[in-house]
Amino acid sequence: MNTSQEKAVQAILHGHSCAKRLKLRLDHPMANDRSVSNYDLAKSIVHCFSSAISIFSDTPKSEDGLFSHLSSMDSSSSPPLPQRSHSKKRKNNDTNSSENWSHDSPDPNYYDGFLWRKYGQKTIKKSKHQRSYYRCSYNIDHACGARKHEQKIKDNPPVYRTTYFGHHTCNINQNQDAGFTTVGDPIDNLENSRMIRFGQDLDQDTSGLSVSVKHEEGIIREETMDQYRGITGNDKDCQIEIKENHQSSPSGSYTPPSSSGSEIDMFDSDLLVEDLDLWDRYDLYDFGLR
DNA sequence: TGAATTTGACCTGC
DNA sequence: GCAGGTCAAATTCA
Repeated sequence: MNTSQEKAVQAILHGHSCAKRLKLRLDHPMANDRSVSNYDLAKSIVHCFSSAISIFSDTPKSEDGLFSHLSSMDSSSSPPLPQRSHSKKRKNNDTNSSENWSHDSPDPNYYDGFLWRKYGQKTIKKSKHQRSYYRCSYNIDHACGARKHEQKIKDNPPVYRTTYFGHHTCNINQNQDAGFTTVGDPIDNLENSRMIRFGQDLDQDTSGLSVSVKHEEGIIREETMDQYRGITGNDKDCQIEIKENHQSSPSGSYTPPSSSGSEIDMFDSDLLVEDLDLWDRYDLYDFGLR
């Protein structure tokens, strides 16, 4: 890897790989591959694209940061994030600590699934944009020490960097208004699988997807069949095509990108997502990652 | 009227 | 002493 653009391309390709894997998960909800949760895959997709945005915005992240959480994603032995003290004291190199996690988004109102209360705003000397300080809204009620900083780092296109500190101990389901529920801490998710629950009255689903999602997925698959029929006029070919796509990665097994191999090798050409409209539909799930 | 945000002051690390 | 992080009173909003 020599140039930042190549890094960006790698990030995009890896994001695409994760998106494909997520799609396979949705096509095969009963597959045995549960080494990585669907939420982690969705988060990886967002993170990869955020990394690419950062690079293209001339605000490169460290090479370690680009895929660091992806490499840890498959490891269930990662230690939990230590909780930050509530002291007013600034910790040495706090903002660069590996305990922190940052996310770049073109949307300043990026919804991460938690409720935050703004407690401060500062002009940062080396930046022309002010930095906003937030803490978890349940900071007092549940002694939750999670905090985040948000700062505009690029004007055109606008890019906002949100840096998270500490982790949530409130365990409050705050996503109900968004139509789904997350359990736990997004940051913890980098190391641990996470449950995603759509709707308020649904029981937990050990596959990580609820019945309603499966139902939607069925609709989408059916629509895909219809679209394919519209193009080929052949229902049988449609089924064969979809079946072949599934067989190309029968176990849904996932191979993280290696530094030595070509990223392009990771992709099965027949698995490329050609129907962008279909993926726009998947965006309806949102996952609370925007 | 209570909750959320703003903003100047204060505190601490470097 | 400076810069960044937090506090808390004042202000705004629903």
